[in-house]
Amino acid sequence: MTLAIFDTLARGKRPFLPRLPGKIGMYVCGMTVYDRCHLGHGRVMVAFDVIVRHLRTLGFGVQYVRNITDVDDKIFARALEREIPFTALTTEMIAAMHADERALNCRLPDAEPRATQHIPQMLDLIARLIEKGAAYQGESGDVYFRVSAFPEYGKLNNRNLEDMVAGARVQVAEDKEHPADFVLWKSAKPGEASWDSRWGAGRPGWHIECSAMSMDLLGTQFDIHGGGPDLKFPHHENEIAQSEAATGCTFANYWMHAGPVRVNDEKMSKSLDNFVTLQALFTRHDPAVIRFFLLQSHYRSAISFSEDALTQAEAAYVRLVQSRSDVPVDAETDVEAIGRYMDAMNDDFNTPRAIAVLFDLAKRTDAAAAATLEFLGDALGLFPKSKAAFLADRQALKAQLTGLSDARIDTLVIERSQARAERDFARADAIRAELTAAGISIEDSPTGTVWTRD
RNA sequence: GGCGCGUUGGCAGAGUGGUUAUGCAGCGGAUUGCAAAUCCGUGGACAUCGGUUCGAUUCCGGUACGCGCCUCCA
Repeated sequence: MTLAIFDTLARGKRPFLPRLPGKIGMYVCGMTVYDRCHLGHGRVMVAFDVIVRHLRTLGFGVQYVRNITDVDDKIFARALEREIPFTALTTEMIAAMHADERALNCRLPDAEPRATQHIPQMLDLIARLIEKGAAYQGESGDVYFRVSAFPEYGKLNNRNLEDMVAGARVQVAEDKEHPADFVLWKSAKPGEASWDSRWGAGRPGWHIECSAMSMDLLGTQFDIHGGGPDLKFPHHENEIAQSEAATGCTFANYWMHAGPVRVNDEKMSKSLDNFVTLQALFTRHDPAVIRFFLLQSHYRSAISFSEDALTQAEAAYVRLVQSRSDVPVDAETDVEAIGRYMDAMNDDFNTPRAIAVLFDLAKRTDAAAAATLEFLGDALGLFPKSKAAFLADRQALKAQLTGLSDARIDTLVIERSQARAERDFARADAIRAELTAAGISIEDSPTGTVWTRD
């Protein structure tokens, strides 16, 4: 079976054909770095990480580019609020983002172009658009893209300009020719960072950076363009418009969008202020659990976030890890299982089906299954640590969340062992109940009693 | 108002025109002083109403409910 990818523009799955044999150029819209990443950002990171991993497993050479938006109103506002230079803020947030990403076991992109470092490319692109009559400077000094110059405007979102105007939620700037025209270059405001240009000092609009940087790094046409669900409109629609208006050729061949993370049936988002940062999540759950939780759903479907859902995912993940071998396995992998895994992943990166294969392997006890489980778990990036390391880390994490100290638990466990030796089972069970109430499980084995935090 | 999406067993979540997804939880058994873990076994589902079909959860249409985008947001 060959790879099929759901293309937002085609509104369906299409067989994947790279522009050049064996090579893939892929661009994903990244973060605006003014705050910590939340679970929604994590989902996009993990989704595209798995996608890139699988493309590489298939043998493609992938050039994975993800931008960093480091000029933006929200960045300026936050920097002002914290009374630090905006570059200090962005430096801090980029470091935090990378830390979150490494924790989630995502490989960093091959390139992370920053808006502030590609101003000349953006200005070039704007100049080309003006030459072609697809952009103009308004009275305010802002330069706008002329939506009417691109007849296909709306094709990604299946919309037309008339409907959008009827929607009447488009903010109207006085000097726009059409309400849907969008800013390419904003004239400078006093006190804010700006760059010189032939249209006056200013800074780039949001959309232009992605067109300029993707074309700069991947060429005027490339294979895959991805991003979060809320980028479909207007961001990606505008990218298509300005890119294709400038070059006259198709911009990206496949458009991929991750689904939203929901909280109480609403999208997790900054504006609704219902987000959970990855950082906060990591204090309660191993990042591998978060990754597993995310991958349990298909990348395009909505995920409902709740502590309960996470707890359930954790139980499943722990069981999967528990079934791993303690020692490296040296055995042939199972061709049939790998075949099923590949079929699942080739069908638009169906990770839930792929994970089902892992559980089928976890059930088996033969060496081939063990070897295959390791192989496929790694392919999905689900096993960043050894079994022992994961279980130990998990205990350490839980230790911070329970009230009883290790020493106190040890004392109780020893007391219970003595009671058992004296066949005082009532006393033994009372201690067990006390520990259970505190979230501690104890297991009696031939070699002694061990306790773990649930 | 415009453009889309979803509705699967207690929960999470795939998939299929007629045959077990998978996981968590539950139940029964083995095991255990009792447990835990493990192993074995097991019940349970396709929102609703019509249509197409020999047969539909799976295709088509209507209805209900939920969600997303149309404004910054991954």
